Amino acid sequence: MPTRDLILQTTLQLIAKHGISATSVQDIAAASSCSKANVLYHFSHKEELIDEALAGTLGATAQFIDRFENRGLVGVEDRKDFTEGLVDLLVEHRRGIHIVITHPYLGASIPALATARELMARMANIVAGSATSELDRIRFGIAVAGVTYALVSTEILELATLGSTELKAFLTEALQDMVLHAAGPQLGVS
Amino acid sequence: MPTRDLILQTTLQLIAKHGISATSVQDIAAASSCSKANVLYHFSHKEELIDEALAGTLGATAQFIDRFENRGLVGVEDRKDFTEGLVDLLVEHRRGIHIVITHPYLGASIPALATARELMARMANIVAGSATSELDRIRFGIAVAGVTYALVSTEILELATLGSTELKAFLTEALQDMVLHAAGPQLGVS
DNA sequence: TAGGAAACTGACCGTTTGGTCAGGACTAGT
DNA sequence: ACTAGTCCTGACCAAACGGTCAGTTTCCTA
Repeated sequence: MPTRDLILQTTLQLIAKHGISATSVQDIAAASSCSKANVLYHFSHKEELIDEALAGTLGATAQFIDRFENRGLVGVEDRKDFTEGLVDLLVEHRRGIHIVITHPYLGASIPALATARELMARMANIVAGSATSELDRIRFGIAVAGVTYALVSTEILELATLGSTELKAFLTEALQDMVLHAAGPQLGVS
Repeated sequence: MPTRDLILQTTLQLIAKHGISATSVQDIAAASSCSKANVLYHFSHKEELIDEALAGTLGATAQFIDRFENRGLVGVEDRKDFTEGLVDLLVEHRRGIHIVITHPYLGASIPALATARELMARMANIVAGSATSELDRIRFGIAVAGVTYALVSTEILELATLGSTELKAFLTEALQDMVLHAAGPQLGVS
């Protein structure tokens, strides 16, 4: 693997574990088996490094949101697609998602985190706009936040006993139950 | 307010916002309108300061867990008590809970976070032990994690439009729906 | 009102931080 | 063999970090 890619991957891993400010450029260099100066040769600043490390996650998230922003979540099918896609996204990009979620306040210095915050707002709008009552909104939000956090914490706390595909299937099912339940009886789920 | 208490409160607030390693003793001192040396007069080390700042949250959490550890969550009443108590706990101690949740890896240097991790494991056991299937466990876990994260993120992201009591009522209702739903039809909820 | 404890501060220390820089290796084209 | 460009490093820098310490202020009590 090219050094540059190795550094990016290492960055994602370390920062997901310890947080941004607890992870020094020196730490990343050591874990990548190269010098600190080399890290700062490939990425001129720490912020830029983090920015690029999160680019994949943000791109995939934006793409996911785009798919539902105009379409909305009006029917059962939409919601099924949404939950399935969301779990896919979370499983695929759990490290990046975790970083974004646990650093809501660094948007000023790290552009990727500012972008992430906008994305989260758009996602919240999709979720909120589809619910019929305040309680439904909250229920829907809890389900989405819950699956996000549950997945992320099993990753971080190494609690996962299930394989990735198994976990994905379980999460999708659980989330769909909740979301469809939250959608209320008019969507035809007991 | 005594300087000592002011420092503790300020610490909780700043660290909940920016994270532990992103918050310097100098930051805390400035926000408390005193000198850095004074902070380190009252609390000999940064770790000790954080430890004491989290003491209240940990105590309340331990008390909550004790109540349900032997008793379990066997019936509808138990689960209602549990969700109600949990929401109370989360609303009361959201800052502390948020700190604990977002710093899973600092247990080695900060005893309070090691304790917190044990508490989380015990809580997970209570939740897991009460479910009848793997899917139920996950559903239950998502609901608990979801309400935790939802509450915490509205605090941190300042998204809360509802008052504290209103929010608490909504969360309790939503969580109970999910948890009772997760408990399966044998507990008598549609 | 004298005195001792508690509260508090500025100056300082060693270490670590993100970042710079001059220069050494390695490769590829001529 | 020369050269140009990429990759990479050790040495270095100013700033910020957690923490120490000698000394001053504040406050309560005898």
